[in-house]
Amino acid sequence: MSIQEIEKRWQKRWFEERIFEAEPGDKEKFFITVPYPYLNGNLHVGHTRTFVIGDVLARYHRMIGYNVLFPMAFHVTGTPLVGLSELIRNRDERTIKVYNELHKIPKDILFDLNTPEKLVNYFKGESEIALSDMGCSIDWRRKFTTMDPPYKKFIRWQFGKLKSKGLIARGSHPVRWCPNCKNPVEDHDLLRGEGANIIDYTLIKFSLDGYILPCATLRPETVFGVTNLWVNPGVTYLIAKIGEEEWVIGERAFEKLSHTDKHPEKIGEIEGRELIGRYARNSMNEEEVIVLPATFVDPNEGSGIVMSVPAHAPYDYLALRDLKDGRGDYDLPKEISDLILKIEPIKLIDLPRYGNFPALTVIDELKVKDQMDPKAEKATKIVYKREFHDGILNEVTGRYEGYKVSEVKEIIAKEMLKEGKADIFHELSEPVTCRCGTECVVKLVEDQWFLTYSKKEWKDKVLDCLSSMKIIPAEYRKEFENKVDWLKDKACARRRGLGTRLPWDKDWLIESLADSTIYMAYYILSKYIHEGRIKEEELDDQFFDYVLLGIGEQKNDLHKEIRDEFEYWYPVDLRSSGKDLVPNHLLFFLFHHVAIFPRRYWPRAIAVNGFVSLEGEKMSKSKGPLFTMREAIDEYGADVTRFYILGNSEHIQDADWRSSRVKDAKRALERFYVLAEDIIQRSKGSRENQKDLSKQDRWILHRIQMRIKEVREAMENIQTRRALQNAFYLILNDIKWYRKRGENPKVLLDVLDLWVRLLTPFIPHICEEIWSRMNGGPQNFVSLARYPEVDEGKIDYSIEIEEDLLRDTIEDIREILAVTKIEPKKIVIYTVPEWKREIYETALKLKVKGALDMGSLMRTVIKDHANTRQISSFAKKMVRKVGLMGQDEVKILANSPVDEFETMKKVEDFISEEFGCKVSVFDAEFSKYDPKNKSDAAMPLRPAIYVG
RNA sequence: GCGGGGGUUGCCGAGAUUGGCCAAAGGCGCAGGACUUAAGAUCCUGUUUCAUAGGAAUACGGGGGUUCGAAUCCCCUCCCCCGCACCA
Repeated sequence: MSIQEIEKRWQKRWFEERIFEAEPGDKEKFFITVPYPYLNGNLHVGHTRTFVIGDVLARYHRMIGYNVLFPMAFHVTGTPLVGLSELIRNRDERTIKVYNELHKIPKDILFDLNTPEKLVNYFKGESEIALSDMGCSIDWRRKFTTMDPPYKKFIRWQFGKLKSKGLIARGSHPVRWCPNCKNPVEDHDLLRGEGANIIDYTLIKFSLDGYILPCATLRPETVFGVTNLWVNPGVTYLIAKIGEEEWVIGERAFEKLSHTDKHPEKIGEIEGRELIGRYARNSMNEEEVIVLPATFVDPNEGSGIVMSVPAHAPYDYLALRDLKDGRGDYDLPKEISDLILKIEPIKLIDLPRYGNFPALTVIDELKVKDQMDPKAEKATKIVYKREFHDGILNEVTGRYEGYKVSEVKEIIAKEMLKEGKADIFHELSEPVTCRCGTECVVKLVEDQWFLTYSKKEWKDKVLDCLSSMKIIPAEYRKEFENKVDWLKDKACARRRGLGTRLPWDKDWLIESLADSTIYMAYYILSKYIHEGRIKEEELDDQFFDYVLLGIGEQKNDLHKEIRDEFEYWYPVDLRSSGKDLVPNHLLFFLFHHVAIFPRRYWPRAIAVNGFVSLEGEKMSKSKGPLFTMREAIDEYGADVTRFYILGNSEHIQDADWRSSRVKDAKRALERFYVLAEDIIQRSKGSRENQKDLSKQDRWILHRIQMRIKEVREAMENIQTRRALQNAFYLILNDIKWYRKRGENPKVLLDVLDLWVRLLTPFIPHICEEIWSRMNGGPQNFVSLARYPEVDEGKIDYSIEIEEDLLRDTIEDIREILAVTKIEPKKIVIYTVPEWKREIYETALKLKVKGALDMGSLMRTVIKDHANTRQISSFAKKMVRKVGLMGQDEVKILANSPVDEFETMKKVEDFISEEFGCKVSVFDAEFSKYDPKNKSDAAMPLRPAIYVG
């Protein structure tokens, strides 16, 4: 029978026996969820990681005695599915190729997936099958999609709640926008400019003869040092009516502003050169500054007009110097030229070690020639950075004197904004081109609905929640806290896509991340809906209020039952997720929980895991490479896939799917299966009585206890790799050694019994198969068996130390043989003499008490010995040796006395076999044969060795 | 730029919170051996260098420091990965 057939068989039995369908009960509950997948493709091995981690945790908790709820649903809201169905309908070549070749959808089926609904249906089916085939112990009665009508009612209720709590507000916000497509653009919609940010410039208004000359700047604080304005004399500027004001701006700036709430109206034109020589008023200090020509002014950037701060801006300094030097063909009247010569930079920022005018200092350092020199750009960056971090405003800035630039910059901008002296101008940090080829702009979306995540009270509540939560791995706690701090208000409504309409404004659809924040609660309701016990019509706000919040009166017994079930399962005990969801979904998950639910229903823990790459390459749903869950199962089997992914990496590290390694994993599991079968067969034929435990028997039982301890500890920390290392490889190695030393088939069967249960959460199918063979048929499921617990009675460190003594001695002999290249004819082993043993043990006991030193050791030891010299020399060594040991080790050694001679005497034959020669063991004190006086070298746990 | 995570012996990857059980777990690869007609699988052994007695030297991105002792602590430095939003 193939692996896949075995797996199928057990999946079928699990399903038929409904063993993963969770109902409230007396047992303590454990509610674990992982994010539902977004259905715009087939599940791949990347998803597998998150799901399988979830499943392993679900199975583990089930086996340690919890009543576990592990549900699953599907996310479909938003624009991607709509877009995808359109592309398929239009037979878009690339899309067809991607979905046929990467997602492995047969073309005849694919061509038919031409509506979002059909896509949802298809992927929903495929995903459920894939997850079941992966052995996930999901309660499928609770599945749903986010476009199911009852779910939409739940979402509407949630948003009603948020609104009534004042957490939703209306406002406007800037987005990257394609004027041609008339849509916000996302990174994957772009030809270039993926990394572009929206930068908020301060637009400072200078007034000139009734016009406003706005200057865009990132350095509003330098407004106090303005000596003049720059315009490009060769450019035609527009005059735009904005509100009551008339602005002079570049053509491109006009267009940019037209996408904002400024709604500019063109009322005229003016040539740049007409502005030259005229005076504009700086409203911050009421100074009049002259307008001058400069060629570096780019009419496409900012407003097309630049304020000049030569002391702190290299371009300005250079342009001014160029003018003074008479460079540039501007034809300026003499009186203006004379004025220019009189313009002196105004220093407003003190910057140590950068002289009077930092701009000049850096210009000289970099040897920038003039305003057209490319190095001017670099100089600008240097000055900006240095002044931002270390600059302090001086008396020129009036009441801002003494503040650091970094701390006062925002404040100045805000104040100017408030006083109407400035505006905000959004600009992209780099050029952005849409896929359609159009240059993108920043659009201010108006009348948008926002979730007001920036509210301090809301954030505080989240931080409060976070502080009582378990975050795994612990390093991520800081990341979460930072992200809470960083989160701003978030637009929560969209025009396009699948989704739920805002209850109070039907023009808007609820954004698809916002509809996926507290859906874990819905799993409890969805069972009743799925079973047809409750109808969609019943799902009104009163219903949700009652079952989810306990508000109002119960309408009937069923509602009470649902409420009880909710109270039983909630809160979520663990949400396990990929690390990509930390700054969005997981954050919103917390925000919405604290907003909607009382404290006792706040989530208890979040675990974060890394991704899966493919042969070292990042996977991509849309570009490849991609390896689907289906393919993994068909090619390697579910257990192999699980085993590989869980064992490949820990926590937030990324796992790498390498087919050669996966094949190794497959071999390892086959080995396990064969070994288990062998153990079962042998135990049947064995007449050995299991009561007489040999040393080796006790050793393997002891070792298993150690492994159980490790595995349980690892699982508590969600360290699947560590758990598997112990539960699989290390136990395997122990068993190998045990068999080599002489096995008791009955004991081995007991070990197997523990071993199989230990591995069940990870590789459930193969374990069920072995389990059923051990128990003479499938009467019970190992999936429901008790997870092994540490049996303190079987822990015996002495045995372990004895076995290590043997192993270490063998190793030493090997080393000697390797160095001397002797073909051994005989090996003699001299175990430590009593008197050394005594000193050693005394040293251990003293160390436990924390009183180990030469004096105390000698005092304790010396009284009944004659040869003080020999004793003190050895005692000195022991003080050193034991002194360096850790407290844990010392305690174990002190409490686990070992009779070395007895121990070694018993393994004479074993060692003899190992080296193919005669082996004798003597007590060093009473050795009858010692040709090279080796016995003197015998030390505690390190016998002397003679090889001849 | 800001924030987070990393750089370990051929590769993957433990170890780092609590400095010494660390030449550094485990796996893979490679080499030798056993088994076998052979191959594969399996099992055993080895896998930095030097060493005719279980030892020593050199090693954990680079440099410096603390310490009797550092992969682990501190400082400086180089390099890599991820996120920075209205998108799932």
